[in-house]
Amino acid sequence: MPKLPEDLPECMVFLLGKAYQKAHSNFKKQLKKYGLTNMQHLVLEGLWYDEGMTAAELCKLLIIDKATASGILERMAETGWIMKKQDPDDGRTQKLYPSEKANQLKEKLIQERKKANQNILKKFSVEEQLLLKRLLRDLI
Amino acid sequence: MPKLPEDLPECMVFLLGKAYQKAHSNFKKQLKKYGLTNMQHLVLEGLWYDEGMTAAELCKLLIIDKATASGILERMAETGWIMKKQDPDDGRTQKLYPSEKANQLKEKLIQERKKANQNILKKFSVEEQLLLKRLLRDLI
DNA sequence: GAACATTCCTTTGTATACGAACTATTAATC
DNA sequence: GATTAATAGTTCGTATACAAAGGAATGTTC
Repeated sequence: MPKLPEDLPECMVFLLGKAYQKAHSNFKKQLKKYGLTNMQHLVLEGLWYDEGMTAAELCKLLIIDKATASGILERMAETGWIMKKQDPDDGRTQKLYPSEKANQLKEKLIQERKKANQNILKKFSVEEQLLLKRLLRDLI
Repeated sequence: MPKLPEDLPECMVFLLGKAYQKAHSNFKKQLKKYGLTNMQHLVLEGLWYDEGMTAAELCKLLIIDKATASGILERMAETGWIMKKQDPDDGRTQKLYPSEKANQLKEKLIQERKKANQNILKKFSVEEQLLLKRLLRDLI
């Protein structure tokens, strides 16, 4: 970390932002070979957890804005990572499914996420790892 | 925090991203009345720390991409928060200065940042606060 | 069952983010 | 001192983010 104003590291928004920025950047590099972005990877993990979710449900689960999701889901449908299917019971809703292409890479992609996790956490003791996760969770 | 796949909270990128997202969102609301974005506020804090920095130095200090900074600094110059002055010694470089308008709000804006900090940290004990800051710092 | 409210999703506009390519300028090297 | 390398910023393309407004479908209420 570069030299910072003594006060700035006391800025939690900054600390959280930069910690996220670095983690995001590393995971992004890992995912590049699949042609997936971080958010797109997260969407797949969401759909593997509960196939057939609507966009609204996915937004709630992953805490993303519906307007943001709209674009992400459109790109993922275009590039063949997910499928949108009209819900016969509700004309407003589309149910979301991971594609075959996505399912075939499922194990690999989940492994990538676990690897990213380890890379981030390996510098900490097990106690610190648990603590960090708990503290972050309490912030959400 | 909504119910999540058991595994997802084990995803540090997600945890960091959402913790940042929430902190960012709250600070954004605080800053709205000033017509400043979070990044623009951070730039001002940087310039108050070291007036006359170049964009490259600011990027290093705040860990932002030069392409990102280019747009931010342009908007801040347009809206009168900073001034860009040609460096007589180096034709490539522009030195950056906070404007009068910015300086007049300096104390208030720093107070807003401290308030945001407290809002984020108040749920933790002092020991937890210090620990969280240390752990985040180690991630950067 | 018509008027109103709510929900789902999209669209628009603005602001980050960042890789990549580009220009202009300065530095380094021989 | 001309060639090459490195640096400072900008521009372009793509991908989040999110507020606000809009359109379509469903629910509610009387």
